[in-house]
Amino acid sequence: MAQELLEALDQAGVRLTGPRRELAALIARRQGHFTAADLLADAEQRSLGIGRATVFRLLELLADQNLVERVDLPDGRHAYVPCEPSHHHHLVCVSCGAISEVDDCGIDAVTAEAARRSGFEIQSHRLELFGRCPRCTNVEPRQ
Amino acid sequence: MAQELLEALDQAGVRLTGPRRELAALIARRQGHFTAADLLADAEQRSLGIGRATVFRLLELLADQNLVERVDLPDGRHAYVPCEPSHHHHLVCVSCGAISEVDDCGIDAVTAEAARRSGFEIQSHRLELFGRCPRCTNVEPRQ
DNA sequence: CATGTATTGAGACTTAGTCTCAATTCTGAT
DNA sequence: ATCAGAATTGAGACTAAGTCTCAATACATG
Repeated sequence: MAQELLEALDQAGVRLTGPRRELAALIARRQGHFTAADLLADAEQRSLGIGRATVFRLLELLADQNLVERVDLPDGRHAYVPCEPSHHHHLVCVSCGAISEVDDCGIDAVTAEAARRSGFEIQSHRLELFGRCPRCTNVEPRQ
Repeated sequence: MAQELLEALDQAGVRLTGPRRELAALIARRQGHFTAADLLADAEQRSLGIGRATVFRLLELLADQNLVERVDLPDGRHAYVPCEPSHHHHLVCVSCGAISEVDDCGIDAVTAEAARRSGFEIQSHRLELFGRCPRCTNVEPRQ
C-alpha cells in the first residue's frame, strides 16, 4: 500500500524523496485512523529524523490527491484515514479506531431534499458515522 | 434569544452569572456560525473583561445542552452554531457563513444501510452540508 | 554527473484549547 | 437582608496542533 501512495505521488508530479517513502511506509502499516501526531511519533520512535513540517506537508499532499481523508473525530480531534480516491464516507469505530468505507448509498437524495427545502446550492458534504465495528460490538459491553 | 439560552442554562442547574449573560447576548446577536475566537474578540472589543477560559467553558456548557452545535468547517476550523436542541444537521453557506437547519429527511435510511453493509453498530453520525445560501447564489458568481 | 528546483529539518511562531489557583460572585437557607 | 459554602471567574502558564521561514540538502532531468 505504501507503493500505491508513492505511485500516486509520482503521478502527481512531486518528488519521491526519502522522507516521503518512509512516511508512506509508516502510513501503510497503520490500522484505522491516525493523527498527524501519531505519525510524527512513529517517525521519532524510529529516529528517522523527519521534521514536523514534513509530516504535515505530506498529509496535505495526500489529502489533495484524495489518498488520505481528513476525519473529524467526535472529540474534535483531526485524524486521517488512508482511502480509495473516490468520493465516499467513513464509518469510524469509536472503540478501536477501525475504519470502514461506505459509498453513497442514498446520501445524494438527502442532500437534494435539503437543497430543495432550503434553497441552498449545495457544493459538498461531509458525512461521518461513528459506532462500533463488528469485533468491538462482540467483545465489549455496550456503553 | 439570549433569554432562551439563559433559561436553558438555568434549567440545567448552573449559575446565571454576569459573564454568562454577557456572552449569551453576544451569541444572540451573531449571524451564522462563529468560532470561540470570534466570541472572545467580541468580548474584548467591548472590554467586558471576560477570560478565554470562560468563553470555552460556556461553549462547552451550551454544547452539552445542545443549544449550540459544533461544526467542523471544510478548512478544518471549529465553529459553533446556535440551534434548536433537537437532532438535526446544518447547511453552511461557504460564502457568508449563514446557517440553515435541516432535519433528518432520510439520513436514517442511509445509516441503516451502512450499518447493514458493514456490520457496524452505529451510535452517532455527523452530516454537514456546504454550499451557497439563496442570497449568495444570486449575488456572487459561481466558483 | 552537473545543475536548478523541489524538498527538507530546525525551530520560531501562531492559534486553539486546557488547567490551576486564588479571588470573586451566586444562591439558598436563614 | 445577610451569610456561608459552592460554583464560577480571570489571569496567565501550559500544551498541542499547525504554519512559516530559511539555509542546507536531495532529487531528477538532461
